[in-house]
Amino acid sequence: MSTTITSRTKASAEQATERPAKVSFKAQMLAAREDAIVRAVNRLLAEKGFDLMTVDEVAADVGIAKASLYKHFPSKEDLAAAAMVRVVELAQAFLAGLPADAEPLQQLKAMVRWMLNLQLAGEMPSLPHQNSSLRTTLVNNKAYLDGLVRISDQIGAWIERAQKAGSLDPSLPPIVVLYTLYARACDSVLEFLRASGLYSDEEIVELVIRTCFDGLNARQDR
Amino acid sequence: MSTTITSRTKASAEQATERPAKVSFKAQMLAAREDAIVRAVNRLLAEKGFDLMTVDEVAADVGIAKASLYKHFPSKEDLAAAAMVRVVELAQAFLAGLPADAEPLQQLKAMVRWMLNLQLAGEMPSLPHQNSSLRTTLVNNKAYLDGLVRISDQIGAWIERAQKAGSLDPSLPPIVVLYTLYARACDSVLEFLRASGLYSDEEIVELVIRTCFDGLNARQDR
DNA sequence: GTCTATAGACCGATAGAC
DNA sequence: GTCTATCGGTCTATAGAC
Repeated sequence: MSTTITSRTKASAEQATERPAKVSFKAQMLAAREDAIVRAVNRLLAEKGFDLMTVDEVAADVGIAKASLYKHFPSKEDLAAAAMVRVVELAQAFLAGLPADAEPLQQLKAMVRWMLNLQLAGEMPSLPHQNSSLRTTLVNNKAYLDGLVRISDQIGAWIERAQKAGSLDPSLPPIVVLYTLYARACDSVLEFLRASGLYSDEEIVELVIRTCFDGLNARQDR
Repeated sequence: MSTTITSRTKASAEQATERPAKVSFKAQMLAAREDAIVRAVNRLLAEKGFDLMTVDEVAADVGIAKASLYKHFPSKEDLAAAAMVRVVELAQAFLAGLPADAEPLQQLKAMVRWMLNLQLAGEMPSLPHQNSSLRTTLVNNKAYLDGLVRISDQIGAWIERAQKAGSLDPSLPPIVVLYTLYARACDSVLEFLRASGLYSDEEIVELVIRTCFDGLNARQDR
């Protein structure tokens, strides 16, 4: 009891300078731990997928108690959703950092290259497409949906500009192009090629970009 | 004892006509049930994936007791492996049925079309790439590996012929082409496009084939 | 009587939740 | 640290075909 009062008094005495710094510090600590959790979840999701990732693992990886995890996130699904929100935010930041005056086709290739590198770095979370509880959690996550819409709008604009500029096939529906690009985020050809041991990561990325945009057919216009 | 002798005598008497028919019938029943099991596993693997598929579900789907399942297959992993063997055999049968004198590029497109249709029909099993016990079970399955090698040899021969004929980009390593085609078997763009509700299954297949072989870029040679 | 398949209880381990 | 649910896998007793 007495120690509580003492410390509170001390805090009051330093209120003018340290109190705001203290709550900020406290919030920083909270945010830092939350960030550490989300990073661990992100890595584990990329490494073993949602089903094989256990909450105990996450807690052990972060170095906190499992109970502390549930103070931040109410369920395993919300953990995964937080990781997805982070990825979407990273993607937004990457897109915003691209030179605005570049060719739209180059913007698109840069975006795909970023996704492929993320996957090769083991930081692309892989979620099962069929888990319904996870789906509802994601659909109800406004931050995730909003970010996804913003990204899609940006990429969609580039696609239409590239088609008008004649660098992307204009007869392909933009939504097909968009989904084809998105699908590169979980393209299994990356792990196939890496498992073959024949190519470096950089070569793999360039090969996939090439097959994605140029296709497999021989081209007379090259 | 006496009844045993009696029945054996009776069986011996009918050996010429009924004994072979009897064991054949019994074997047929066994094979038919095994086939029903593998089909159910195949469908469930495609529908929910390995992790979310439960053995009880399989038994219920087939309409037999779980214990009877374990009379046929010693583990859940072996169930999945049996489904993969079936798919590989189906693929071999499909490849063997293709006209041998067709253009190699058309053979390849037919193969991809077959994989895409299998996926859209909900009959392409999806296994987690990370489950180690499943991997070892598959690697130790001779029927699976042999079938996969035979398929790869066949497709690889077509790829090289198509490259020599100038219908496939000869500067792409054949293994890259092979893996790019294989990866279409679990291309998430199919479910994306289907979820959009904008296209029929036939249109989706043709769109994916087109983006796969022609790429996204505009082409001057069309 | 013997063999086989079935139904369903049951066990141990594990994971999510609190 | 505990509770509960689930799942892979096993076991036993019963029924029926031959």
